[in-house]
Amino acid sequence: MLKSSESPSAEPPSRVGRRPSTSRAELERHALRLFAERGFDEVTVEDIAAAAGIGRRTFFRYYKSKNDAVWGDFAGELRRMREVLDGCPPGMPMMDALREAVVDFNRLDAAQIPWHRLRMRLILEVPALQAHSTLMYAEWRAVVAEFAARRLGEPADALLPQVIAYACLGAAVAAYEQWLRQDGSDLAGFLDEALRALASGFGEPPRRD
Amino acid sequence: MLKSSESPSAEPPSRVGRRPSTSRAELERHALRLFAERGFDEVTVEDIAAAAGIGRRTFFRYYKSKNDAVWGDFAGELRRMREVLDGCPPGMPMMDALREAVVDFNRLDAAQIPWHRLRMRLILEVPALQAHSTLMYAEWRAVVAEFAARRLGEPADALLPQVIAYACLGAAVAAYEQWLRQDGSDLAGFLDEALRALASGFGEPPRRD
DNA sequence: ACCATAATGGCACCCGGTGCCGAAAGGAAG
DNA sequence: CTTCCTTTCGGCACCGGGTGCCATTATGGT
Repeated sequence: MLKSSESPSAEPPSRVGRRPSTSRAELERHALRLFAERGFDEVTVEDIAAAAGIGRRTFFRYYKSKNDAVWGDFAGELRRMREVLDGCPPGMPMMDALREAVVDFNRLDAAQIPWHRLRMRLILEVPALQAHSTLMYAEWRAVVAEFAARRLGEPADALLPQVIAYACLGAAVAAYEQWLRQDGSDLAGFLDEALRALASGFGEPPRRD
Repeated sequence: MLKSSESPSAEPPSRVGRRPSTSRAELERHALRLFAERGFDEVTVEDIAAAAGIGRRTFFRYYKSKNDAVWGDFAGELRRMREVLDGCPPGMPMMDALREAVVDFNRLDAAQIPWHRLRMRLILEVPALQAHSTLMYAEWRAVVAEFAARRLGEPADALLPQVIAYACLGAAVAAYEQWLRQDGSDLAGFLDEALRALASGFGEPPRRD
C-alpha cells in the first residue's frame, strides 16, 4: 500500500508500529484535484480514498469529515497568527495590529497561490463548505477576540471584543470574495482596505484624512 | 390523519385537491419542543414526523432539511426588513438607518420571547445549526449590502458594501450571544450598542462624545 | 521467534436526504 | 353516485457521510 517512491515525510526517529500509508497533505492534494475536476458534491469520500490508495474508513482517520479535507493545516496557521498578535508592540494601535496580523496571516508565496485560490473558491462557493467554514472560523474569531479583549481590558466574551472579532472576520471574507472575482488581483490590498474601513467606521462623515 | 380538532389554519377559499395534514408552524412547534427536551442531535426526523403524525417523507415536503425546521418564517421576516430599509428617509445617515432596521427586525412581543430564545440558542450553539445559519444569513447580508450600495453609489458586490453587510451581521450575532448569556437581558440594547460601535469604528481614539 | 504498538480497512449500522410511484383525499362536473 | 382532476401523502429503495467494532497487517523492540 505504501509505495516506496513516496515516503510521506521522511521518518526521522524510530517508530513503533505500522507506518501511515499516506499523509494529510497527500490526501488533500488528491481531494482538491478531484474537487476541481468534478465539483465537490460530485466526488465521494470513496473516490478520494481510492485515488489515494486507501480505504474509505481510513480516510476518516486523517480527516474528521469530507469538508475538513479542504482546510490544510488551518490549526497551524492559526497558531502562527496568535503568535504574531502576541508578539506585536504594545504601543501599536489595536486595529493596526489586527490589520497587519490578518494581512500577514494571508501572505502566500507565489507557488501556492493557485492551490490557495482553489481552496478558497471551494470554501466560499460550495454551500456545504460555506456552512462548514463557520465552525472553522470560530477559533479564528476567538484569537482576535482575545487580543482585542486584552487591549480593551474587557473579558474576551464581552460584547465589544466579540463584535470586533466578527467584524474582522467579515472584512477578511469580503476581501477574499473580491480577490476571487479577478485573477491576479491583490489580496493583501483588499484585506488592508477592508480592515481600514472597519477601523474608521461606517458612520458619516467618513473622516477623510 | 387530519384530526378534526386541529384545522391547520382555517381553509378560507375552496381548494382543489387533498388538504395538507399539518402546517409548517405546527411542525416547527413539535420540532422545537423535541429539540429542547432531548437536544438537536438526539432527535431524528422520524421522531418529529411521528410527533406530528405524518410520514418521514412528508416532513421533507414542509422543510427542505431538518436544519430548516428551526428558522420559522425567516423569508417573511427578511421581506419585512427590506421594506423597512426601502421606506426609510433618504436623509437619514446610513448606519442610523441600518441600526434602526436591525433593531426593528428583531423586535419581539413578550409572548414569543421564550420560543425565540430557544430558537436562537439552538442556532447559535448547536454546531450543525451554527454552520447552516451561514446559508440563511446570506440573504440577510444581501439585503444590507444592497441598501449600503445604494447609499454609497457603488455596486452591491463591491468591497465596501460587502464589508458593511458582513460587519452588521457579525454585530447582530454578537449581540444575540450576549442576550442569550443572561435571561431577561435587553436584546435591542445590545444590538444598538454593537451597531453604534460599527458606525464609529474601532480605531483610536474611540471618540468619547 | 515473540510481543507490544499503531495503522489499516472491511463490515454493519445510523441518519439525512431524494427520486419514484401508487394511494388517499378532496372538489367539480356529469 | 360516479368519474375525473388535482393535490398531498407516504412507503420503498437508494445514495452518501459518518461511526463503532474488530480482526489483520506492518513495524520495532526483546
